[in-house]
Amino acid sequence: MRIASWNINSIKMRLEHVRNWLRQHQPDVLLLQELKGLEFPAAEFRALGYQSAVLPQKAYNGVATLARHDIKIEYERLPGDPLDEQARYLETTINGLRVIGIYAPNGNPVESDKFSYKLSWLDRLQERLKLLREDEIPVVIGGDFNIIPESVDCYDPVVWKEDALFRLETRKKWRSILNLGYTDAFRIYNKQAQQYSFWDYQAGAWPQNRGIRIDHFLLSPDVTDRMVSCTIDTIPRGLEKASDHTPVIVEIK
DNA sequence: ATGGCTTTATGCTAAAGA
Repeated sequence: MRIASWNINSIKMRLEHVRNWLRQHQPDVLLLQELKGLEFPAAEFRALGYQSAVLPQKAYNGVATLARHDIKIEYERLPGDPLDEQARYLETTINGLRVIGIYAPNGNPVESDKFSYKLSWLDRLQERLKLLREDEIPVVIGGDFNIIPESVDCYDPVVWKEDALFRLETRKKWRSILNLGYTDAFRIYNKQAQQYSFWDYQAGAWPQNRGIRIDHFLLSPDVTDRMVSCTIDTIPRGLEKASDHTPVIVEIK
């Protein structure tokens, strides 16, 4: 089973990119983040053999799950705050696997309430993932975590030191989630530096490979044992009118 | 990056992203 995740920074602007990528890679599941609008081209994906579960929001955020198999929706919001209406969390069951797509808050600037929202959102995520571990549910959670886990995951740790994506508080939340028993799929085999999933549009970040690794897959222990590979496809970042993120793909047997 | 792109919107400038 091949599961991919891609922050596409507007589905409206990137529909052709996504369609071409689906045709080329034929994943069983594709998690999308930053739809950035209420409209979603479900019919176009249906024509390629994919069903859709969509959690849209006007202008910002928005996540969707595409799958060749039936999708059972479990949660359309991250539990723990009934007042949180941002479209960032979609928990489904697909082919016997709990598949969760997320778009975690950015959190900048750190002096603002956006950073406290990010930290409390990650607290709620940890609570949810803890429950799923206690129930021994096989979990694949993927998406834009907006977390740079380690220094090796960014081009210049000094530049990122005080950023919401790399602040110690943020990385502590990441560690706490891993300590529940989840594994960073990409780092099981690949320990290389300069392995990124995002490059800023500005200042020639892409041609200079000044990127950060913030799009991740976490696997519960049983699913970790079933993992075959986890790779980042950097090709789409070099296309015309590219998203600033590129797809991550995990293969599970 | 003290913001050099890109996108969305009770739109023609502001807000958000990371």
